[in-house]
Amino acid sequence: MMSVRDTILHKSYELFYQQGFHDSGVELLAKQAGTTKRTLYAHFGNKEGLIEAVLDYRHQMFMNQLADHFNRCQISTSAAVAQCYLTFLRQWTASADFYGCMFINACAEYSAADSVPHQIAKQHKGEVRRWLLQHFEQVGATQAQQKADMLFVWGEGLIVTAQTDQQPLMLDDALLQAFDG
Amino acid sequence: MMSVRDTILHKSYELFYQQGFHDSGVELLAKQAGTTKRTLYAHFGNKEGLIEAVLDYRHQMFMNQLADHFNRCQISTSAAVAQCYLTFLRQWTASADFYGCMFINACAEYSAADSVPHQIAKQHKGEVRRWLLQHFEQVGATQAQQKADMLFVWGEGLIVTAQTDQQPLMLDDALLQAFDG
DNA sequence: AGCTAAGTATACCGAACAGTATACTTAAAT
DNA sequence: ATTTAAGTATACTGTTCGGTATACTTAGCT
Repeated sequence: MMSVRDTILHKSYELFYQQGFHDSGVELLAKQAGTTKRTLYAHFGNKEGLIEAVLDYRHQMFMNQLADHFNRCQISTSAAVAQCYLTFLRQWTASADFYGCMFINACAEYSAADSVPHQIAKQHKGEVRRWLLQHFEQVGATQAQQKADMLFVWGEGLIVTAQTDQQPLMLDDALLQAFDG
Repeated sequence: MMSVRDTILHKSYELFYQQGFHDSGVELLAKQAGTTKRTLYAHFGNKEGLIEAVLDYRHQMFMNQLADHFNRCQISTSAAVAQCYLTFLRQWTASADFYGCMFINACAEYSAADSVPHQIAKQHKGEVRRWLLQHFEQVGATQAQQKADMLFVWGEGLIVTAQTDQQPLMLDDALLQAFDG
């Protein structure tokens, strides 16, 4: 059984992800979680605190899913690292409830670089990039940093393109050549 | 001298771009343009109409800037097409008043695929992609479609990464190899 | 001069917003 | 059995929102 706090967190995540942060009112957030504003404010202080908690929650979820996916892949070459990340992104971006990357969306709504959502988004992207770097290093790739950065930027492009165009791009093979060797 | 309508359009563009759509109130939009809500509504009907007009305005601006930049480049190979587009993006994303791509941001705030802002964004991205395709074809590139799509996705990644990370990535040379031949 | 069109200034409307206050319920802990 | 903590239900506050109404000004046209 989920705690009330976790229910609020999860349902708020869903609503924020689908409707954006500004467009999701606290009243609705509480109702979707089957509780009231009173309880929501008791747990998260204010809307900003809730947003912060939701972004942290999403970050944990994302990194766990990423780790699960990598555990299911046999990875011994740098091309396999790229391949694995791309299949992960493909599955995600092709799912029915895909509305882009929540952290990119957060940066769009909170453009000030020193705002909390923007900061958390930056941290998240940093961790993903570090994750890729570590896996390239683990297979003894040459120029691991450059490969990680390239794969990361390419992935960001895929995510955003999937969000705006809603049609999957079949370019992985063309890109994967860049990761041979 | 700018017409009142164009002033509203331009100032609204600036505000929407910096603060997002939901967070920019009509009262403030009018004030920034040095006019009143009455006049704003006379020209654009409602806020949605203004947003639509601003996105069209931004699209025109962007395509003009892109055309200007390409006119200043000597382009005879597919690598030169990629090079030219990347320098264009680099200049833009490195500018002080860069807050990501307005159309990507619009999709983040209006996730419903059938919403007007989302539709306009999709159209815009389609035109950019077509623009790249045409220029690859113009230099007689092999697999022009694939090259255009790759360059486009890469560009989207650069834009988003610049928005979230605020530090320029120097990966162009590594990518440009993919456009030789 | 007199009319029209466009813009200004300001007050207003109802709804929705973030956040708070009060009173009631429940279930576990001692 | 009583206390305490956590959650529910609902009403409320003050502000801001998108959008409208009224009255006034200005400039161009004939």
